[in-house]
Amino acid sequence: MRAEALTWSAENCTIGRAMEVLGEKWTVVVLREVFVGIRRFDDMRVRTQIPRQVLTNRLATLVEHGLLRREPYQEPGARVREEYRLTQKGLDLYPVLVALRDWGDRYLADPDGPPMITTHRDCGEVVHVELRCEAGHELVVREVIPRPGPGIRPLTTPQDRHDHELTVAKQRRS
Amino acid sequence: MRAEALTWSAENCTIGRAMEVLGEKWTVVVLREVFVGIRRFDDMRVRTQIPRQVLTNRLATLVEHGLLRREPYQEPGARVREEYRLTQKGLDLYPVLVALRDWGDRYLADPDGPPMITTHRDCGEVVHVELRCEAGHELVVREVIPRPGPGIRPLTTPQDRHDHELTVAKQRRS
DNA sequence: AGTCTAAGTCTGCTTGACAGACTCAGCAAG
DNA sequence: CTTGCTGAGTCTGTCAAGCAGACTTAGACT
Repeated sequence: MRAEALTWSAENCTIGRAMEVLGEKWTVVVLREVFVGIRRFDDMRVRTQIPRQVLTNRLATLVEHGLLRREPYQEPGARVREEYRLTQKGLDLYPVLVALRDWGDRYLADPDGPPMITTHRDCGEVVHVELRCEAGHELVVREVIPRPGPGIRPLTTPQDRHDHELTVAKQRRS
Repeated sequence: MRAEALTWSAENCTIGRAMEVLGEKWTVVVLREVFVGIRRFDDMRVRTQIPRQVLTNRLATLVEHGLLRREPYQEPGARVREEYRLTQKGLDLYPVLVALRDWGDRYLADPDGPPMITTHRDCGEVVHVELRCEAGHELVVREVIPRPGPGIRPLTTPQDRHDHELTVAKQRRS
């Protein structure tokens, strides 16, 4: 495994790319808020204590990346304002949030338990994420093996190219 | 939904807590590396281009939070060094990584596809995460309803308490 | 004309990311 | 037995990001 993994590049890994979108502080917390139905700036700000400036930035980049969209709304007797709603791309992140919550509930919850649970609308049972293969087998980490996908690339980083030059120069000298 | 969500506190939400552990830049990328079998400082550094200082910090806090542990190893003809391995707590994050990869593969992959896929050891089929309730029904976001859990708390933030004081003072004046 | 409110900007301070140079421990070749 | 090599760091200085607190703005209402 070690030798193999060292031969391909991590630069086009989709986890890395996903984290470029989601990896800034507070981004996932903002999404959680929208998923529980909080759509307005001040509601989020009061509940999460995120600094205004940061919340402004996060909402803007989430809109920019197409996870949220701004939608006008009007409370009676107030002017038109914008609220934030999930796009399909945003909605499709739900399994990530549930996976995070499953893990958090197991390792980080208070003794009295988690503040929220999610249930199936139709049967009322608690909802989790599961690892499953396309043949329908449920499985655990140990049963998963990583394989190169169609987009695999050889490992060449700037560092590599630099090292390579050094090696070549050294061989030329000797 | 809106009115309801505004009455309880997000302060003990386990997603928020999980993001305190995972939400710093590069943390999840480091975990991905360990999951694909990269266990050593310089291997990670070369593959990911994370600055040394930052990588040192991330590894240290991951060890501190109990997701990784340091394990001594010795290459023949070299001194003893430490490598980083997943603990159970770390391994249990796998569904989060797979959920991120599923989403990233759908929305962020290059045209030639993702560089890695995961397959089931026993049947060879591709592995994904699924939302499922404990009765075994597979489901989508729209079929999930959030409910208060045992650890639910009323919404009282510093801001609230401040606002409350103001309101009380105002009523007293009038 | 003055007040209220949601959703911001603006300012200044502190923390974190980052690049590039330096360190350190032990093995090994000369 | 000094010199060099290697993996895994530490040190230093710069620049971006997070943050708190005050200010701004557009429209509705009194």
